[in-house]
Amino acid sequence: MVAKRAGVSRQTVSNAANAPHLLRPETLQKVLGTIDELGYRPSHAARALRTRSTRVIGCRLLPSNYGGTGGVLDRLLHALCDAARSKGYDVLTFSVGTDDEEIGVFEDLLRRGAVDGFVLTNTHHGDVRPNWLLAEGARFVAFGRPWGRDQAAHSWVDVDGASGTRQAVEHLSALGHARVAYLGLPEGNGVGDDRYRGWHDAMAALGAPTKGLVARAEDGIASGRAMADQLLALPIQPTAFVCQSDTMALGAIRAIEDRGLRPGEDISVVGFDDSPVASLWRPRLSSVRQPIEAVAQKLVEVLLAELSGLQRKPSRDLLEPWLVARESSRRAPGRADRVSIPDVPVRVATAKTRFSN
Amino acid sequence: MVAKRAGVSRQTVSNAANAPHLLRPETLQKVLGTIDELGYRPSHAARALRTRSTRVIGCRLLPSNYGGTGGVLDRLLHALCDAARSKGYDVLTFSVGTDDEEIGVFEDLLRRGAVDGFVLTNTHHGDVRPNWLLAEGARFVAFGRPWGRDQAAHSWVDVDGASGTRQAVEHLSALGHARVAYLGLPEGNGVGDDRYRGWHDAMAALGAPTKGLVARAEDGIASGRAMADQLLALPIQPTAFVCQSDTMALGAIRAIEDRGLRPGEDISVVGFDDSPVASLWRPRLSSVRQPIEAVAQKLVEVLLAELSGLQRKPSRDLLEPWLVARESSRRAPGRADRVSIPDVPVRVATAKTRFSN
DNA sequence: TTCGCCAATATGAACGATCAAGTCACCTCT
DNA sequence: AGAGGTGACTTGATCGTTCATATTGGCGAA
Repeated sequence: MVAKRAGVSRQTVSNAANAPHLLRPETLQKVLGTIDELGYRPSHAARALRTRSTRVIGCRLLPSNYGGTGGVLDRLLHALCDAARSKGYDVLTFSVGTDDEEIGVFEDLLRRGAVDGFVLTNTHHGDVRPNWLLAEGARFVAFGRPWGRDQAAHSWVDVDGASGTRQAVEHLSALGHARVAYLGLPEGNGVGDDRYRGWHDAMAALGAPTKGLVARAEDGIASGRAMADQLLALPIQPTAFVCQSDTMALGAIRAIEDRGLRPGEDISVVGFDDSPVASLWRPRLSSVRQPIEAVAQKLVEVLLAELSGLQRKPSRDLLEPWLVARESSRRAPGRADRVSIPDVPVRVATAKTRFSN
Repeated sequence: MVAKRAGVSRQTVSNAANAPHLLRPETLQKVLGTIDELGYRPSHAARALRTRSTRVIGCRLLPSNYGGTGGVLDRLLHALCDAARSKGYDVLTFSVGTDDEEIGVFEDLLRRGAVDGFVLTNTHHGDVRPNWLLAEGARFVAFGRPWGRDQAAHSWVDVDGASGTRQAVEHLSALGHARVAYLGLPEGNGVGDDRYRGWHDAMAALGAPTKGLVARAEDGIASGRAMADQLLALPIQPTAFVCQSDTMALGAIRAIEDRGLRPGEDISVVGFDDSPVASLWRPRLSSVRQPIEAVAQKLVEVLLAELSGLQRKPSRDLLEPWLVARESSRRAPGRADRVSIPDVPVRVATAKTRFSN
């Protein structure tokens, strides 16, 4: 340890970095001086060996366009790296095909002591990963609620999807739309059910009909197109679509065009996740945007709390998404005079709602 | 070290893992048996401390839609993680805004001994990072040639962009297109000039005119649209566009539509990078796809060779991209009878060309 | 028999940090 | 004056490996 050239002991140098209050101000100055004079940084390996903590967080890398999430997880990874580094942590990534393989990597990384904890993404019904991690006593936070299980079993951070679709309905309603249809995933998917619920409750709250205005099927442009086409074939067409993904929304736009109608002008469409295509498509797609940067910060914050051991109970955080309004959602044609609901301003700031703790 | 319960010494266990040939087959069996009976994995930290090698590779995370690369770097990161893990390495990511910040992170990670080497992405003219790394004696490989400097200064792996645009021209020519225009970045960008050269040389080789068929400006849909519009205003319109990015290609499609023409049918368009939108757009966009998985494998291979110290000279590898033909590029209208060039089959396999070493 | 050599395994030291306990001077209280 | 406490450091041990070097036993050749 070269920094001992400051004329003090190893431990004093160590303290200068980790517990400055133990040093006399003048010694502290002297030590800190020689530290950055020599460009010294404590060895990651040695510190990890001694303290049994690596200051590294593991995170699975999911395919970019995974499940129609449209780059949400990419943004998350970026934000996660930033948030982690600002707290002195690094992020180690790995790419696996299945949850079981992911558990294999968890085991490897934990046994070798290569990471302190994990950020879990893409939680879903029947997810085996939380069970495994809990059984191993590993530290982790999930991005996504523990769908279909005890919400208090472990810490998680999630975005309120129901609020997102609710905002979309309110936005459309304010634009004079009464028949707002919903395109989503089939029942049984946590995220899908959540978003569906938001649409349904918002419609009910407005006293608007919901019956016959729902189509649910797998994600994808083709799927969205087929679902929208089916609803557009109804005697009384919907005047707007709220979709659970941007891909479905793009499909809806196609279906609208197929019938010679103008998306945005004749029939409005709102997507979800604000993927890169949303602002590239014509008409530019209105979409619900998740506060990913805030999610990442929260994830790191919660994980560090878990790692510190001070955290007793698992924490739960639900963050608010917001609507980005573009040309695909506009005033309902011929309805300008029949608006009965006062305009609801579209929220543009990142509002947070905090649960528990 | 619990595995000593096999009744042998630490070192023997160590050898079982690192130098099995030193052990008598029966001892090896016994040791390996207890190793996985106890689920033992060598401590990352201790090994790193002793051997001064962490088996971790650092890699900067670039924004998903960085510079119109349309997800290429995301694919690279995935492939990199896979390739690294298959060799017993892990990937540590960080997200920074500028090259200088990146150097800051390099310094931090190297000084702390948190990584063995780096993969450099997005190399460009006047890039200061290679200089810094070389001066520090750090190990690294670049994805991208050292534009505008000595190509032998350090190891790199790149994709032959000129070959990509050449393939695009040959493809269009085979479809009967004679006036194939080019939309690209302004002169001075390495990648841009490379792709331009491919178009230019291929056109020249076919004896086709190039003059007045070029527009070069910044990347983006709007930019591509404006450039294409300008060329479409010529007395004799081009019948096809080869673009240096998918975003520019989408712009070209817009410009074609603006004039009431049908992209793909009246005028063909080929993009570059095969970004996710390419197959989502209507018409689906033909695009040149980079062999990113092969690039990642090569990067890891080369970096490990550098790390092993056996590598004497920097290595240079140029890989071949291939064209993915879709509906945006079709037979030139009214030219079916005037095809003078024999059909060139579109390559669909990942061919590699190897330079040096 | 004796020596040397090799193969197989064991032992001590080191990597660079932190923890826990120790030293030492100085100060306060009785 | 002595006991006790406290602030500001220092010292020895330790984390779990691998390196370098030792030890051991067996075997072949002189």
